[in-house]
Amino acid sequence: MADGTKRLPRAVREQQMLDAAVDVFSERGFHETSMDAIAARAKISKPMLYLYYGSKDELFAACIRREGLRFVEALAPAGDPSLAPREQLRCALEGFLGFVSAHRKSWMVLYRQAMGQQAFVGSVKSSRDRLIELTARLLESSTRDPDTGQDFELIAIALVGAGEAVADRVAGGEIEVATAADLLESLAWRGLAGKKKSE
Amino acid sequence: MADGTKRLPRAVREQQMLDAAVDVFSERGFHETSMDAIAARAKISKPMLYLYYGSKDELFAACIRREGLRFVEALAPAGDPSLAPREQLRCALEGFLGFVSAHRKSWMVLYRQAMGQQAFVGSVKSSRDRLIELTARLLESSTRDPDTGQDFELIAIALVGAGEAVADRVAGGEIEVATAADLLESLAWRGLAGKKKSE
DNA sequence: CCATCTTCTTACCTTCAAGTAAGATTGCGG
DNA sequence: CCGCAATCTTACTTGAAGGTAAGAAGATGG
Repeated sequence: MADGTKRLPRAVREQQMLDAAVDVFSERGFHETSMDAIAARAKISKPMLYLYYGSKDELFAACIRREGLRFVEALAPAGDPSLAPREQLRCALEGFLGFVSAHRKSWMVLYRQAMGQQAFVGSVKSSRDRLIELTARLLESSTRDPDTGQDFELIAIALVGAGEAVADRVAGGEIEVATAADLLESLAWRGLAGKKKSE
Repeated sequence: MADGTKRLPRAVREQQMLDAAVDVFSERGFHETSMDAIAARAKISKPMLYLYYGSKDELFAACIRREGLRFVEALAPAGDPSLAPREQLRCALEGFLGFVSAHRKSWMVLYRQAMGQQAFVGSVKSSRDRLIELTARLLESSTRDPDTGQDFELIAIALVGAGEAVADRVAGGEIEVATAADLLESLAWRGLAGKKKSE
């Protein structure tokens, strides 16, 4: 090791490796990132990466797992069933955007990089589908009038898409979390106000 | 040439090559696509690709240029200045979604694949920024009350994000063009109805 | 102090795809 | 018919990056 750093127990090194991997993946993308580059960033030698993670794909998958876990942890508060739907949404929005703001790299790797990888795009999409489903239910449960055949699924798709776009700007530091949350919140409630069909 | 096809003038071959390239890029992504694969698809040999386009990056760029041109052509009708803002939006939405529906591959390559490529993400983003700017102006010009300090830029970001998400579903054949256009249209006008600040 | 387990490295192999050198084939103007 | 320019191919070089073999060196327990 060129560095002065001493030998470290496996668990610790593994986290360092993931830190480095997330770093480089988020900066340069999956394909443009070589294992050598990650090893260099983590200040270790390449065979260590293979010893602990087996392959580049598995290393990337491990990144996704760790960051994904942190992500859902940030959303946990919104699951509180004692909250009204409207508060749940607000809570989820703040958790989501807060996380993205605090962990730009995680967001980049989890969503933007993973979406570009044939092998991972499926799992990202299915996570997103779950999110859309949840959103649709939330919208449905908070509109009481037995109204004009709303297609909540469709609205949820648009809303989640809007959320992702706004999240990118939040991650880029162009928009504040609170501002973004306000916008998405009002857009969600606004989108519910009865849509005319095939006008 | 394994095929019975004869020698063809350069201009024609170039289009065949682009067709093949867009095909394969849209199916497998930029990095997973080899020049050999494109050559095979176009039923020519690899050196022809290099002779006419120089490099893989330039070939991809040529795809982006051609498809991008077709894309803006599809949007041209919306530019008619005799149309009211509301009609302009409707027209743009139908042009956009209609194009995506009719040219799934173009959409995939232009947006989703290009976004994953370090070298092209910049130009995609700047195109999108222009679109956002146009949308913001459109929204601004169609709300007459000198109202509560709307941030049209912000709303436009969310709306365009929603549009992209919906476009993906349209490209996937999950949603009809008309349905999608209705949704986005109503969402746009709905989003304008005065937003409270920082509640 | 010796055995041994874990951590860690240098130096290598292998594959795959980008890119190229050199020349064959075809058809057209004169 | 002949030269020549455009079209097109086979066969190659090269480099980068994923992955591995073999073993050095430091800790720990007996």
